[in-house]
Amino acid sequence: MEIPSAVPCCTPVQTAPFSDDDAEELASILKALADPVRLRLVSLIAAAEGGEACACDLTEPTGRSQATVSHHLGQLTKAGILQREQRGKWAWFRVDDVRLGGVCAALCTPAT
Amino acid sequence: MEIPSAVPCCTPVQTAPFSDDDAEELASILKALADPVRLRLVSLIAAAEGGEACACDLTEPTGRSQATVSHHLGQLTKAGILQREQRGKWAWFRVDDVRLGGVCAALCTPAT
DNA sequence: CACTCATATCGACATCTGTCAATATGATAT
DNA sequence: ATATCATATTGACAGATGTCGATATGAGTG
Repeated sequence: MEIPSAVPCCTPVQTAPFSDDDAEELASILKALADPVRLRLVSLIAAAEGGEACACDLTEPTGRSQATVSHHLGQLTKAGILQREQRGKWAWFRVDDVRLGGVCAALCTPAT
Repeated sequence: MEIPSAVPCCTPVQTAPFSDDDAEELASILKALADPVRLRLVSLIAAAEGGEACACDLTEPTGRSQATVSHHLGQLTKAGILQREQRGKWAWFRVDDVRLGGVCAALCTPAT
């Protein structure tokens, strides 16, 4: 018996061809990641102290409008990459490492 | 001195916020992956015997036209995820594991 | 309650993307 | 060269996506 170091979000790519459902599911997560602004958001949050950041601190460094940043944060949250927590009137986000790890586990050949 | 198990294609997400260039670069690779048909193509090739597949065998299982499959294979090749080799009149593809591993290394927190 | 502030939603727009039929390219065989 | 076959490119089109200004929502505060 072994402890899995990362749980793939679906059957890994090298195991067998993706089912239509797996392909659709993985693609939707990757689509959420596949945007430069969203990648910057994820990295800003991941690199922030405590691993979390307030939406109010994410508008300026991305150079986009508040509406656009909110939209992107929503996309990432909906895809399960970010977790959102309301604190007073502020929205705090952190990266879901398990979810992100699942994507990698599904995509990459495990180092044997 | 240690042997890196996977070389990130850019500064990893947890290290520091992505630069604009890194974010753009990573996003372009992820964009190539973020489509269900392309994911199926990658997995079909990865799971094929010898780890390679002929374009002629990839049209039917995806249920798309020859033109569409060719377009997708082109996208993946341009992104560096697939390597293309011409053999006679057939085009053979294999997955570039290093490239794919680089994406994962850039995205995922290494299991410490 | 009325006001303020942070965030989300809406409406509109330009651009990008997946798709296919038709056609072009390029390699082999006759 | 001519025909055939595998693959790539072109042109067109519908639908998705990133963006912003304006507005709505919802939580705190006076």
